[in-house]
Amino acid sequence: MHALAPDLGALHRRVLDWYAGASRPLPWREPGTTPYGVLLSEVMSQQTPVARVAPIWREWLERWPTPAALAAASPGDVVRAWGRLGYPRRALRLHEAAIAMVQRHGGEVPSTPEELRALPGVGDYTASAVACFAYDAPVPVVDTNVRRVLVRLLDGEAQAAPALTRHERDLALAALPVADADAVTWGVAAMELGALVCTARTPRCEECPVEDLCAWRAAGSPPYAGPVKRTQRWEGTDRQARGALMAVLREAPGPVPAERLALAWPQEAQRDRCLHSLVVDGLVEPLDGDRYRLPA
DNA sequence: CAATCGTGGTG
DNA sequence: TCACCAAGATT
Repeated sequence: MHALAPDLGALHRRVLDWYAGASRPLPWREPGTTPYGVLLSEVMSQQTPVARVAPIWREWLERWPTPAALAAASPGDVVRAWGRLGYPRRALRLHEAAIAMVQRHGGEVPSTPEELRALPGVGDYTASAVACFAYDAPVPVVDTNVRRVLVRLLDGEAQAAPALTRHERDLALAALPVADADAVTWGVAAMELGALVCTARTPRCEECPVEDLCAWRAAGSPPYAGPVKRTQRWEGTDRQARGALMAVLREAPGPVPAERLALAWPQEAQRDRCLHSLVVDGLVEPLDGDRYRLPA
């Protein structure tokens, strides 16, 4: 697994102590946050920086304070409230998850990783994060930050693999503190260390509470040697086109004529293809008279 | 497994 | 400036 057997106890203690003093005051970390609030924050934070999430998270909780309230909203209102967080299918899935929670869980957010994992838009990471953060389950929480931290600290690698590997999963399980109370905080603490100190580019090793225990530092901070992940291009892609179309539909109070969408994305073939895929996704509703709107 | 799916900030 | 990146999930 790893060549050295570091003093995990010391590592845990120092990272947990560091977290106690250095963690950001994110709104969903405030006492009194419901499991539903935690779930919202996790889904919104999938691939979106937390700084942009915070204001939308507050608005959503105020407007739809419970799964039942969210379930009763129209998908279009939900997508519009999602605003510019990106990947709007997440908003739709959150809405579907709310309906599922009403139907299957009495309007409550389920507490086990298995039940959570069965909700739309909830994968392995989000399921364990909600179980851990909202219900104090001592389970490994493995996001991109944690993977990077563990791989540097224990493997001496500069970066994690392009996608979660079996090895990294094993590493996370092996690195979980034995005491439940520590294990529950370990997830956020390791995530926070990755977000603030052990960052992807230009890590702040001078500020790291476990620099002297880090295998990557001990090896002289060697550069990443593994496979490089493809950088996705953006200009002219369907994603850009869909984004442009969705922006128009979000900002319009009602149905939008096709000519208006043509202004937002002039290339006809691509526009039609993207409009179709948005309809298939349930993000757009076609109407009579060649008009479109967010789903009612 | 690899491609797809938004958006905006930043080194 | 612009490639890279940010609490992933789904197919």
